[in-house]
Amino acid sequence: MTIPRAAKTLRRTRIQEEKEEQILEAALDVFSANGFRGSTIDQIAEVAGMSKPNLLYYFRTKEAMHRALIDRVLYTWLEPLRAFDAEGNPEEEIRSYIRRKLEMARDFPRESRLFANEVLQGAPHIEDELKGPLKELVDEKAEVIRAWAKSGKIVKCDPYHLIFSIWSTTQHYADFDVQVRAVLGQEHAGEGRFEDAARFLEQLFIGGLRPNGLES
Amino acid sequence: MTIPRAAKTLRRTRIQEEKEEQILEAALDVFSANGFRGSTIDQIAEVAGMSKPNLLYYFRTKEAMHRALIDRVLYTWLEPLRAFDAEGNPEEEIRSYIRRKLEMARDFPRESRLFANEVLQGAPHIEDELKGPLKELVDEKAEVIRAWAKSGKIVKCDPYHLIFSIWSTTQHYADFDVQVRAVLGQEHAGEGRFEDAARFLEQLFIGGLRPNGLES
DNA sequence: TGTAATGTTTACCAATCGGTCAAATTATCC
DNA sequence: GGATAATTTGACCGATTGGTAAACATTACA
Repeated sequence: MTIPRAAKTLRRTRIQEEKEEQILEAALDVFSANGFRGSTIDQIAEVAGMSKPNLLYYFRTKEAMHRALIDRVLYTWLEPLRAFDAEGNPEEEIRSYIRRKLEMARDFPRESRLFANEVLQGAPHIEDELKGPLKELVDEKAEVIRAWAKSGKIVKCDPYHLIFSIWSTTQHYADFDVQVRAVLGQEHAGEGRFEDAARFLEQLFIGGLRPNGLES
Repeated sequence: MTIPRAAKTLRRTRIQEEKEEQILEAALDVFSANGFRGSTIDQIAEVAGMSKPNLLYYFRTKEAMHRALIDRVLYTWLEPLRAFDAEGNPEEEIRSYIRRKLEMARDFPRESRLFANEVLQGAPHIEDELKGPLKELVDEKAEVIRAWAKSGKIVKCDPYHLIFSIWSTTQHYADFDVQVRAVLGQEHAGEGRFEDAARFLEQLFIGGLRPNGLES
């Protein structure tokens, strides 16, 4: 008797691994560029170089593909925040967090846009991840920042909004890439904008959070 | 002979004004929540409370509706940046620009998401606006900021990335609203997050841009 | 090498998509 | 009030959507 879906088998064959990899790679391309509703299985099939029913042999529905993609990407995406170290030097931790997030915006813009599309449209498929794992991780790191502020290592500030501001400024270069390029024009055509951004953001955050500023 | 499309008549009737208003209001709802490709004329028709052919009587295509909506909203959306005054006090100008942008994120989140969706998906419908009017406006204001930095009124920094960082941090509260809510949790359920954000961002930018900092 | 499980494809389905058409209804103005 | 223009709608169209059924091809393994 034929088992109808590969996903149901316990042991995964070599072909399964390869094809699922291929499909998710194509799905990342399409979903990140068009959002969930704006993407079609046919598009993904074409990018993946296989027939539509063949995709649906590995993932029963469009939703299942999207879900698998989110699951695969989310952990990696939160890695920089997870690396945030309570024991480290605050200034250096923030600086390297910004740098890491900017590198991810440069090297993995599709992943950034995948989440941006999802959140922008109300996060219908990742609500649980936001309220669960994400919130817990942010709560934990916010506590670290709060302790730094309390002990005077950085200026007193709302740790949540600090994290939001680092997220937004760095991911901006992935999510709003076409706008950034359009405004900067072709004179800044190269990848130098990421280095410029890194310089500016480090200056902004390090300067803005320095405890011994001129005003509280 | 019946003129096939209302848009072609020169004088606009009262009904035309009202209905086009109704339609664009509904279109803003739907496009901002689902993006262009993810939105359907039927959805917009339902929100607008009229039949689909009736929508298409006022706007010949889905694209035409989207275009009209963008045209109507774009000017207003850029108003805060336009108000940026070269003659004013730098610190106060930046502070009030942040405040205005945050107010817009709070009061007009749909407009923010409309553009975010569009830019995120490669700006297929507003490329010209980005490279034209937007770039020119930003170029002009960047020159103002550069002058401030040169005369020592604020720290030396890349004016374009400064503008990007204000855009991203403020619009974040509209575009990524569900994420912000999820992370802050229900204990911060009210609208207080906008005031908290304003406090944090003013502190960050004013502190980060102050010229007489401890290091260059 | 045979055979059972796995993988792939062609043909197809009902639902929905953007959009049209002609007929019906309503508003405007003399 | 009647003619004429403006507005509204139900029925419909071809294309595309997500997804299925079943025949066919390939692989793994005894």
